[in-house]
Order: sequence, then structure tokens, then C-alpha cells
Amino acid sequence: MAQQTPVARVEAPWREWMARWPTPADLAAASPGDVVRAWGRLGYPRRALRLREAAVAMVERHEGEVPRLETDLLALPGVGAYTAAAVAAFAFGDRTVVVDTNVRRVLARAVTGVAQAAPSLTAAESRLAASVVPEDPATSAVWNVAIMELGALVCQARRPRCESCPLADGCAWVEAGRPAYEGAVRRGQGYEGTDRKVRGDILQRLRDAPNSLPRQEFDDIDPAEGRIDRLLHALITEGFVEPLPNNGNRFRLTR
DNA sequence: GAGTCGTGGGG
DNA sequence: TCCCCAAGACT
Repeated sequence: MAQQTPVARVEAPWREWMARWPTPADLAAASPGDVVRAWGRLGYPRRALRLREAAVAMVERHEGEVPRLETDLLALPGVGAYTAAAVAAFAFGDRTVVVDTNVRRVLARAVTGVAQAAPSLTAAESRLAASVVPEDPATSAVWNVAIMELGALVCQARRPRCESCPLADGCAWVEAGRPAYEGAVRRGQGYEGTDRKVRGDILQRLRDAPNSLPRQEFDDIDPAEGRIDRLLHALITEGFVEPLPNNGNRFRLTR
């Protein structure tokens, strides 16, 4: 849930989710529509589908348990390098190299001396991150938590709190006078008028509908000819939506 | 490797 | 108001 979504916004939906589906087997038994509804407006709803698929995989391949090995975690749907390392470290205390946006920013500043990390993770960053994780497993687990929290709470993107930072002494960025970022500009995401916005609007209506909706219910979402149908069918292909078996003009979240 | 994929809040 | 950014993953 926290992939690309602020942790503070995740907490409430996460608690409800865990109360409803405490184990992988519980989640695996839910329908795609149920999990997409419970996901609500957290964003990137395909994460909800993948989380459910991961639960299915855990039941099938890991006796309903969350696997401990990073390689097994990586093989789960929706689990990439960051999440696999994070689960192995935070849940099991193993020595992994956790590199998320917070860790990247802390290392960019404290070690490399620049205001922010590159737009996407580079090989050099991965090497740097690996080189600073302590060898001892127990110590490394604490390290991973600490550097990530430091980035989230102190070494923040918009407002670095260098006054209260334990690394301020010896921070390369502070020593350089906190120079502004001069690198490739992250391309603006943009949202209004994009496919993502329209997809989001379609899904929101389907989440809010207790049962199914006729195709015309989406007409006012976007004026472009054919766009609604194109995106609606993409959502069907991706497993979010299904047409009613006996009426192809009505749609609902997948049951 | 660049594009795509949601949504909301803080500066 | 607008813009940036948020515990990334996948194609």
C-alpha cells in the first residue's frame, strides 16, 4: 500500500484491510472487486489486484505464509526489489539492502553531497547503498529501519530538518553549503486530462456502485470519442472490470 | 530505459 | 493556485 503513497494516508485503510483479511488465505479468497473497493482511493489500484494475487501465490507456493527469502518474495506479484528487501529486513530481521526513495535521498545528500537523487535508481546508487549496510544481520536490520526513517522524518525532500539531524556533522551536502539540485529534471507527472484520470474516474464510479452500471453511466467522464470504451476494455483486460454475463452493456467490478 | 499507472496533501 | 512528491512495479 505504501508503494508511492504517503504512509500517513495508508494507515487507516491498512487497519481496516488487515482486520478484514488477516491472513494470505483470507485475502486469496476475496474477489478482485472486493479488494478494489477496500483499496478505495489509495491510488494505483492495480496494486490491490497484485496484492490479492500475491496472497494466492503464498497459499499455492508457501503454505499460506509470507516467504522469508528475498528471491521468493521477488517472485510474488507486485513485489519488486524494494518490497522484497523491506519485508526480509523488517519482518524477518535479515540482512538486505533496502533502497526506497527515502534511503536514496539520505545517501544522495549525506554521502554524495547533492540535494536529491537521480530520477530513477542507478547502478551507482545501488552499489553505494549496499556498501553502507552493516555486515551483522541484527545491526543491518536496525540500519535499514533507521536510514529510511531518517529520510522520512528528518531528511525530507521539501524541508530538510538539518538542525535536528544526527548526520549533520559530516553530511556532504551540508558541508557543500546545501547546493540546489542540478540534474535531470523529473518530468512532471500531469494528471488532468490523462488516461489515468479517466481510468480513475471510471473505477471510482464502479467502486461506488453496489452492483453494476450501464455503459451510459460513464458518458460524461470524458468527451473524447472512443476513449471511455478503450479504457473500459483495458480495465476488463487487466481484471478490474467485467461485463455482466447476460448483458454486455452493463459493467461491474470483477467478482 | 523510458512510459505508464492514482490520488491527495503540504509548501 | 500550482507544483512537487509520496516505503515502486512492470512493460
